[in-house]
Amino acid sequence: MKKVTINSVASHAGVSKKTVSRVLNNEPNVSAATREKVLKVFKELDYTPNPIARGLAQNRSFIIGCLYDNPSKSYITRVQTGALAACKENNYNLLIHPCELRGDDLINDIEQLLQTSRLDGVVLTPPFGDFEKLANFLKAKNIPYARVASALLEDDSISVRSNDEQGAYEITEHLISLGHKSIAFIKGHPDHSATQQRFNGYRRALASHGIEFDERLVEEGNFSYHSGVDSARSILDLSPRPTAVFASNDYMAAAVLKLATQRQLRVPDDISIAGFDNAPIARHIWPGLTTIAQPVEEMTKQAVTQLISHIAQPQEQPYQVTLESRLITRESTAAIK
Amino acid sequence: MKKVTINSVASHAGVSKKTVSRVLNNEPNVSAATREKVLKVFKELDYTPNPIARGLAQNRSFIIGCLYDNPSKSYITRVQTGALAACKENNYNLLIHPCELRGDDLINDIEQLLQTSRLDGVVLTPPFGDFEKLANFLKAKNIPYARVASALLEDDSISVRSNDEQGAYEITEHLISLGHKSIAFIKGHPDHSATQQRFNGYRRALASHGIEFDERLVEEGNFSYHSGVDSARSILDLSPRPTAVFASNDYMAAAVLKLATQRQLRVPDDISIAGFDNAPIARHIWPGLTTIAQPVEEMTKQAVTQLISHIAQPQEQPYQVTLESRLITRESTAAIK
DNA sequence: CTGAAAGCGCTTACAG
DNA sequence: CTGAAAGCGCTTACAG
Repeated sequence: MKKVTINSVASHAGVSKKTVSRVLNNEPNVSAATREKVLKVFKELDYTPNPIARGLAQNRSFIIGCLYDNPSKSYITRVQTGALAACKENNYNLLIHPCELRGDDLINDIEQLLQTSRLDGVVLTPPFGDFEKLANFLKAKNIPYARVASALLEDDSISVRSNDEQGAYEITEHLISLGHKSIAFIKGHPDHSATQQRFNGYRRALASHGIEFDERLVEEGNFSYHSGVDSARSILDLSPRPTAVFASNDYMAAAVLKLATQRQLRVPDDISIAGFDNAPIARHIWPGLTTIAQPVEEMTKQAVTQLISHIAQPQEQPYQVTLESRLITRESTAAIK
Repeated sequence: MKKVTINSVASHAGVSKKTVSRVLNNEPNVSAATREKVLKVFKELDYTPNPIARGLAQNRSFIIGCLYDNPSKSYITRVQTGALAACKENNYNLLIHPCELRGDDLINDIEQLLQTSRLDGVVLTPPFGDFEKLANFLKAKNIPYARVASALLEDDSISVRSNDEQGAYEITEHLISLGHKSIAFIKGHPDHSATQQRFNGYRRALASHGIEFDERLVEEGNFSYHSGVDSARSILDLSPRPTAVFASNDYMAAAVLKLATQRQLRVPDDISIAGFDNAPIARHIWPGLTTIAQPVEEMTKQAVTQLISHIAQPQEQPYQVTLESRLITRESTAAIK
């Protein structure tokens, strides 16, 4: 089977390949008759343009790369969903690339990535948005990028985030309003800026309600279910036992719930549990988890949409967006007895 | 900043670009001295070859596309993990493309995909591996593909699967061995070949243990958590209530567990629940789900590895693989009282 | 061991 | 409205 190229089409239609190219790209300055003729040959020959040739001539690939290093699978899924939605609207495709923030290999790894596949832009999902070394590398390579859910920055890069500090404040306040004063806290992964922000929100809520901060109630997690199990063990072993636990994400909260249930504690009667993110698991378990709904898909979609339009028009000024999160109360939290 | 290309390197090093190309590709027939010199210029100029130009000349993109249409997010995650592992080993990248099996748009959608990004091959994850129309389309377009977890086929395509029928047989037999005779079954999505196979395994186990098949115990699900809730409602409303439920995947089993718990039923004392897949949720809830561990990552990895080697050497004969699954018993199933 | 020429399949810039 | 020429940055096939 002979490959059909722009040249075959041109000779079959009896026009120049530039004219074929015009039809292909819906450019003006082609007579209706010529356009018809070329379109007909497209069908006859079952012609589709070669994206690589196009890419070489235009120096574009129409591919966005998505970088992640995240222990929460559902978070990754949500990020992908948002990125894919933006790509689809703009006829872009999404290439996914998990990699490790820690270790000296990251920059080499990304260099290798850019060497195998030309990417028109890159979306940096947590924790990469906070890793300046990577941003600088991309800047040097002249690869546009957008940050999702990173800390607020003073620079002029594309960034879409939500207010983690405020969300954590609200959910802590929710627990306080239910009468809880002894509220344990499980931190997230130290490389993620959200970790510090959620912790800050927790502390601010305690402070503004006159509850003294107690370091013994704070456990170091890393957003994984497994780390939640370890933290839960320490917390449930405390004496006196806290009356509520606020975990920095839903996976860790689910781990607390499982361990508490295994230990015959009734949730929320004996202990209230709250999470963060509104991951699917928050509503797949019983009791459902009170949590903060973060618009992860929407954040990523907006970031990638802006990234793509920036690729097309680099002169436009990038802007940063902060989206709202909101409290969702389910059955895992209740008034203290 | 001037772009640095193979030509800049060639002139700086005082050699032809063909020689630069030889060094780039580790080809023989370059004197050590010349090689050194060129390598040095690579560093000086911070040169990296343009993957698109390379792709055009070689007619390759080093990108594999992953097609999916699956209600189970964790299944998608596992598929991606396996595909990424294979890609990484072979310096390939992975492009993800969710799309809808139903509807007339699928072929157009894929055509559009191939038109924007050249793909060296495509991995078809459930339910696409069973959709002949798509396979034929790809064959016509000359795009190599590999099937994951599809039905056993007589053709000579690349396919890696596991034995769903046998897995379902074993887990049903496990329930029977615990004394259960009234075992409800929740089917998966009708477009997935696994759905029929798991149902067959369930029926074969009943038959071989002399338990009469009862249609009223069978519910139609679609692998989503939500469909599991609906099916659970019907099943738990039955009178007499079955003593065990076998759901075709863990999401639906988790839904049964949640509803049962909400209704104050004790699992497994009042009712045993079994799932399929060994998804993360199976161990994130209490009681943990008895299930069949399917090597989804490994299946996909093997499929993509074979796909990539087939791309490099199309003359080699593809082969089909069936991997073992295994029963994992947790706390959600117990002997009947 | 090395290189000049042609080609991959498009688009850009220019001319008419 | 249309086209001839040059170019994108590599590799392939050939010659020496």
